[in-house]
Amino acid sequence: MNRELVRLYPDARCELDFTTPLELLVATILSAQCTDKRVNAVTPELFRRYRTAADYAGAEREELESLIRSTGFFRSKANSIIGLGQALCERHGGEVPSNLDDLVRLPGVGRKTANVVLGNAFDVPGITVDTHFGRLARRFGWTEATDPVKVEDEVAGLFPAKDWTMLSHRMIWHGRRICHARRPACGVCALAHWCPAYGAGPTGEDEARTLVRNGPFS
DNA sequence: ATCCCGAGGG
DNA sequence: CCCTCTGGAT
Repeated sequence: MNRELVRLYPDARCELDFTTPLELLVATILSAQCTDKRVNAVTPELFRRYRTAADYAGAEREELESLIRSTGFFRSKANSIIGLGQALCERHGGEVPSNLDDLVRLPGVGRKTANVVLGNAFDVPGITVDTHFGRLARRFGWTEATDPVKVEDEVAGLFPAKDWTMLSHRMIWHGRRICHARRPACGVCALAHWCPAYGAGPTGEDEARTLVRNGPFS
């Protein structure tokens, strides 16, 4: 199955623009409920003004908010980013830590964000279970769990660690483009012939029930 | 109107 | 577990 996804999306990758772990961390925080394209529209100016963790720690709130405003949730994101800068300076000498435990303790950094940074800035294999990954993993029959950590653990047992990061990208691409939450485009899905959720009865999951109710096409 | 690659807080 | 934070695309 991974083979099918590789064939489908050979060049899947992180679509956020960044050059350093700190930039990726900030971009990923900004990407919540926001397209990567919009994040990439604000980060050039943002990264020009704020280059180090100390820069974020000492940021003037109003200015930071205005720079990131169009990514949505700008007040809470600005809060997170300032707190992030402070925490990085206080606990990690201004550097971005490269392990999950330290990353997750940072303000505004949940497990999903932490895994994105590990996989894309540090080449540490990580399964990024966001809303897409979880939904597709359940439709594919890889897990029945809804808890992202359980999904992560169960899927980790199915694939070698070297594949985790790219698998995450491909799952997320497919989820965004084809295997939507509400009306999955099964009619144009190259995986439909293989997919347990295609044309199958209820699987006990909301999205699958919606699929069955609406029919696999359109 | 409704949805979207989350995280924190009550 | 549910709520909130927010803007932009469709």
